[in-house]
Amino acid sequence: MAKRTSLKDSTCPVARSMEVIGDCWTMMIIRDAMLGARRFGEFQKSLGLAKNILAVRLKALVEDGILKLEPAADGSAYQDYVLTPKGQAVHPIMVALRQWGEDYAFKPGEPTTIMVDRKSGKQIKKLELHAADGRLLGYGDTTIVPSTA
Amino acid sequence: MAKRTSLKDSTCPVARSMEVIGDCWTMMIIRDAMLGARRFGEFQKSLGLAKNILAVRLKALVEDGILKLEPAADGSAYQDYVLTPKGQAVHPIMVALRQWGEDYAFKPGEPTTIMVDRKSGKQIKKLELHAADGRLLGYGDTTIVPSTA
DNA sequence: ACATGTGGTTGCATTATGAAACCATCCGCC
DNA sequence: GGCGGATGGTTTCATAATGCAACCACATGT
Repeated sequence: MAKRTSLKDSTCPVARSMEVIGDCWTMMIIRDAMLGARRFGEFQKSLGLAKNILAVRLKALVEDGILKLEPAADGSAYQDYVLTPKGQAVHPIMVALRQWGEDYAFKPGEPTTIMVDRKSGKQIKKLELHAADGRLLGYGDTTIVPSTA
Repeated sequence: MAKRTSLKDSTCPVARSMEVIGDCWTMMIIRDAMLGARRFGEFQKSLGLAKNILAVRLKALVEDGILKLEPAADGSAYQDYVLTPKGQAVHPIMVALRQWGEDYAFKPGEPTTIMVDRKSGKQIKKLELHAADGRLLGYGDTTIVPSTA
């Protein structure tokens, strides 16, 4: 009985999210998909991970509705992995992870990459948390309650 | 040679973040810490995970500077695990994960929890991505470039 | 037709996870 | 200060996940 414990039935949305996308390779696959990767081989070359692991992850992502298979854009008989709306919705999480990493996981001057607005080419603003009425919220200004809906 | 591959030296901030906090239990620990948990036993009871796993995760979190140990607030000889600024900075990631989970991992009507503004008690606004000049950005409006700094 | 590229699956060694048992302090109480 | 339970772990051992390499089926290029 050393089965990995599942948080799929937790009532906490954070737990459920982590259950689905809280895996290093899974997130890296989504990241690459957002940057345009579509084919099995592209993911494998970019990530350098074992093919069996990639196969398992891709299958899970398709089952979870984050990626979907569609006929290859280049007209070949192969298939493309493309992000569904649910997969595209991971974007803010990716941004949050990226900004935290930029701030806390790199020494000053260390080479890295940044996210820019495609139109202006300028670095995007940091994510901010706002109340329903627009007030800026910081750490400690929020709390969790059971949903009453 | 089946050592779990490390992404610590990746130049991608997302990869580095995932390396540190991209673990289900790790994130759950941070979540509980944000909700006020401080003691080993509190985490264990709340999460229901094996004590050895918890011990390993807590040690890693302290080494990574996300939690720090300090004398217990209740005056006992035990120690409290409290979030450092680096740990508090995970808050936006937590919010992003939560909002994605709320939207995509729950059936309508299923019991869950929501994050509210402590002052008004109302649910917080969804995270939005903005350009440097304030324009609202959607998925596809951003791209990644090497940092030139 | 044949070699090569693509997209996997299978087998096996190594590593991480997890339940339960065990152990060292610490605390409250008498 | 001595005793029982709470606290905060460590150890042991079984099971599950990861990763490398080898293999395989089908598509494509020439």
